[in-house]
Amino acid sequence: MVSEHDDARRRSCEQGRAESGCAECKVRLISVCAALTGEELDTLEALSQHVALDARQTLFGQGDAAMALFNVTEGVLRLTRLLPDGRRHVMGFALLGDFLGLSLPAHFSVSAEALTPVTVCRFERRAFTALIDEKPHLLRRLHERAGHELTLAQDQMLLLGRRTAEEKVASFLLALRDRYARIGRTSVTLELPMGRQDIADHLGLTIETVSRMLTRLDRQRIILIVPGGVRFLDLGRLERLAAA
Amino acid sequence: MVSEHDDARRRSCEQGRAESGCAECKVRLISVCAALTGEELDTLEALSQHVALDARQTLFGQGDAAMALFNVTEGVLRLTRLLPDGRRHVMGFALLGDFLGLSLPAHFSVSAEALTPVTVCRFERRAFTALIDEKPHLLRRLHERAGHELTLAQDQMLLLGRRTAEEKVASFLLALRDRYARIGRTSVTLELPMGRQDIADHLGLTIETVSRMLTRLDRQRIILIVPGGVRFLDLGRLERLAAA
DNA sequence: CGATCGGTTGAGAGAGATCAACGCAGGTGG
DNA sequence: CCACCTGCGTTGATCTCTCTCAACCGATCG
Repeated sequence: MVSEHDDARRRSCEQGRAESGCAECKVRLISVCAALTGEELDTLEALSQHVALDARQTLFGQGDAAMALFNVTEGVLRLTRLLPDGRRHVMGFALLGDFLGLSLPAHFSVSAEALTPVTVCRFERRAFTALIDEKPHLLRRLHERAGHELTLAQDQMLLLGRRTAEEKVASFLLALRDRYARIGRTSVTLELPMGRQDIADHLGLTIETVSRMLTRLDRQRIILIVPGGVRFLDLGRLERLAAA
Repeated sequence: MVSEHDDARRRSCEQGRAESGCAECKVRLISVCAALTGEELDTLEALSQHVALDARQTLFGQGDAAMALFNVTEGVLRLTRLLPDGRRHVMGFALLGDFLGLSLPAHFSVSAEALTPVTVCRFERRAFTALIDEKPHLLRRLHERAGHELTLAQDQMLLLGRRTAEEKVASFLLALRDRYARIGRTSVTLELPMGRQDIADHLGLTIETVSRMLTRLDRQRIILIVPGGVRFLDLGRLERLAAA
């Protein structure tokens, strides 16, 4: 299982020093790196590598030793967790600017698989933690982010525990829209790079229920299902359904 | 609503400098303070206050400005979140040694209510963050803790999304047992200071279902329901049911 | 062209919710 | 001291939302 992941990683990773530096990085201002000054960025840059993955490739697997940390600079990843008996839960999706390994864990608690072609900025763990020890600034930023993740996790718990299927799907669409907006991608059309099964496993539903709820929203002219995503027709009504 | 909380707080808090210092504090080694050396502890002690609450009193409310952070030194608190429409979710329970405000938030994302008589060690936010700026050590420790919280939150999401009522209740009992063990309170009898409704709101179930699952476990001689808690009769079978 | 994959739709079943009644302990006031 | 009330938990009957099982559709691909 893990060796399979290793394979995928080896095949996938066309590694190399970031050809265009951190200063011009498009996630510079929205990611943890924003905590750093010009010269600190140089230090960070020196220990970073760009890694590219094709869709369906695994960046790391649940339980793997966290030898490196990653900053997503392009594409979408799926973060999954497995139960011993095979049941799967999708903990979330990593977009542009998201940092994987925020809590500096010894081992990853989730698997990260590319849903689209992905590029990440890779930091060797040892070097990165060494940098952190020098720059409390950076740790502070990491901590802030972790706090935000914790809040999101709480939102998700509330959603999983106390909401109906319709509310779940509506909330999911709106939350994803929000996240895209936060990284400067506002649009009436929401791309859904993940499959229905992924959405289902994220919301604690079955694929059929997700499909039914989406078509119900479509029939009510609240959204329009389009190839690869949905278009928002009536955000007001959608928000009311989400009961956020 | 909030002013009500304020009232409760004012009535409840018999505040005062910790009469026995941090060095003798019983949560010293299991809490975030363990990151600090002797003299650093003195600094921390200087800015700490002991606060006592009766059962049913509110320490802080969801949305309140986080003017202070707390370390639980005795008792159990319930951490709840409300939906606009009144539905409630219990995010968790804070036991001895737990730190409230780990992520140094501007506002609390949950309400904290005492389920038993509680004492907490209170830190003024400004003073505490100032200390953090001086001692990266402490921030590191806080961050580790936050990472652990994040992992627990993920476990809980998996539980809420993908487990049956029976698995949820079994997992809950075992998880609480684990937490008590971690703070040095191992016993075949598990105290449940929270009500059935609290358990239900924590697991995304109704009070009736929780009650039914507990009596089912009781009838199967896996646990024994006793006043104020349960006694474990067959941990092996309980673990199998939890399907951890 | 058949095969495969992802998604949709329908019929039926089941886990858990809802509605309702009841029991019991603790508190309160006559 | 007893009657009453209230809060909490349990139990039963019924309902319903979502799951399960199954068929089907369209796109893509060898």
